[in-house]
Amino acid sequence: MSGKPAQKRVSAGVAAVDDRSVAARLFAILDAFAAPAGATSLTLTLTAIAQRAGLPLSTTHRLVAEWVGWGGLSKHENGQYSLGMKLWELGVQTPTARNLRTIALPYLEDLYETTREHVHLAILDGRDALYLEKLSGHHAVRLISRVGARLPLHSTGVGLVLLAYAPSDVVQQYLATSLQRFLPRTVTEPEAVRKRLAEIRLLGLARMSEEMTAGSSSIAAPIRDRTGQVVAAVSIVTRTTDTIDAEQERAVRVAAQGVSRALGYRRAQQ
Amino acid sequence: MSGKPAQKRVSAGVAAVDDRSVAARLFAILDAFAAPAGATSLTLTLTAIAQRAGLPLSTTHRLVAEWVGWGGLSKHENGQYSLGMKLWELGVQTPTARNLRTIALPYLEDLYETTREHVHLAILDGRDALYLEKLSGHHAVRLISRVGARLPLHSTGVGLVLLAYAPSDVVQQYLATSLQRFLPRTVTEPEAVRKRLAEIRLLGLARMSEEMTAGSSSIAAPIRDRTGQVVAAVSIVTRTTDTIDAEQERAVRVAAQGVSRALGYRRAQQ
DNA sequence: AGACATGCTTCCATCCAGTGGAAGTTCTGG
DNA sequence: CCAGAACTTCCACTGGATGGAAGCATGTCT
Repeated sequence: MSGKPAQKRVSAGVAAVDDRSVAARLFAILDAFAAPAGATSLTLTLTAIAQRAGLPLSTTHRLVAEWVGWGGLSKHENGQYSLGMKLWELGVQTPTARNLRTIALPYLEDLYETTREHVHLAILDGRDALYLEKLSGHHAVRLISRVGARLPLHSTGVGLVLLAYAPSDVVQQYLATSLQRFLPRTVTEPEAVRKRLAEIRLLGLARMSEEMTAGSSSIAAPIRDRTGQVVAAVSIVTRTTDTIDAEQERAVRVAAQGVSRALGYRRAQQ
Repeated sequence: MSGKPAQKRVSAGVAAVDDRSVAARLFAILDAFAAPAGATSLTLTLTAIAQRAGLPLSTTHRLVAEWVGWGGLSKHENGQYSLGMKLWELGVQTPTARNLRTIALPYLEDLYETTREHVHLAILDGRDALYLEKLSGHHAVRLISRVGARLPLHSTGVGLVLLAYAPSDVVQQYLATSLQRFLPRTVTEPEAVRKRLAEIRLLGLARMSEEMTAGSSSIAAPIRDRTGQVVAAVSIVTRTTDTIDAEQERAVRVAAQGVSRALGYRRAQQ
């Protein structure tokens, strides 16, 4: 998630001592496996883990053995390591992910059936849109999104929706840093983004076109919980066309409302 | 996954000392969150974690703080803890789960659309069927299965298929222990199970009826990889009827074959 | 309100578990 | 067959982890 801040404390200007607790070292080892971008999941050799985690080989060896013993990592025949099934098992039990997914999935399936397009479900996590679920058919457009991916808020449909309904200090902070331009049409100018957010709030829907991936557009809508707060966003990603497809927009709205209702939301107005 | 083997070493017959390494203690804390059965995901207080992990409160406090700092656990307003988003993020990157799921999902969706029944995808892990994916509509039968669940091999459709194609020593070991009877129709007698496994291998399909959950039946088929080995199983779970639905069986077969082909399997015979 | 109980957080002297350099072992490939 | 890289094991040293105890913060009973 970050560079390599291998915390070293230089004592008396001679040797550099590693400050990290045992726990931090164990975590650093897992972090070594965090897939960088839209990349395929990693398998690493012991040495590679040691380098990425900034740990001596022997220490790595011992700690990796602990992970393997527990099931957090698994060792393959060829001597490479990868994330283990135990992590998956615990991971899917994470309440936010599990509850939202379980409730939303039937509606996402409906949306997929009626539109035959990529369907995304994402939440706001830190400064990113975190993709909880993704459904796609056999022949859909190639996308960088995948379950577990983190994508920017200003260049994705779900991201903009999440930002539109986020607390103002989050918006403030997000727009304070310079936003990356992925394609010519990516909107990166803070004031322009703010204007868009207002439109999205007004319309209850976001339309994006050619801002992250060439040739694809998206339509996204907010999901609210019992308290009316926006907790997630659904979207479909389609091949770009010049016309606005009212039918698709309706389908996305229906899906978002369905999930919201299932979460206990009873619309106040609108 | 197990009881509570809080490894204590009694030295000189006086105090009991905890043998576990720091890593083992950290893992014990996460294991405290492993959902017991088909239960809803847990949130625990510090004290509860300490008890379940068999650790002193102050130690638990410190180690839990480490987990929270990393994101493996998260602390709620009410002071309760639950599994954190980071675990989910890493968990979904686990190669087996990720690759299989990505490839299989479109076919599972097709299967769901044609049958409108619960669709399951499971792999063999240890002595259990581990459920990787589950699709269900709005009004499907209530089931205990869920993503990440572990269910017995002898009483579920996917389980029986996985067992049918498992190495003989796995079958041997599995049948060596006494099999739990969930309902009157659950087959628990080793020789009867063996006979069933042979039938499944012959037919390339398993039919189960009222053996795990009252009122529900299932049809399951094997998924093979490039090497021809069975690596997973798909199933649909339906309300029990007296007639064999050839259409449904065909749909399950088609789905299983579709995934197998996508995994690189080119059928040798059959 | 007061008192008791329960649960969480902080502190710190003790000591043993974790550390990592180095030596030994296995694997690779020229 | 040997060099070199990658992995595994060993073990003396030491500083980080430990956990009992005391201090806080809530909740709830009379």
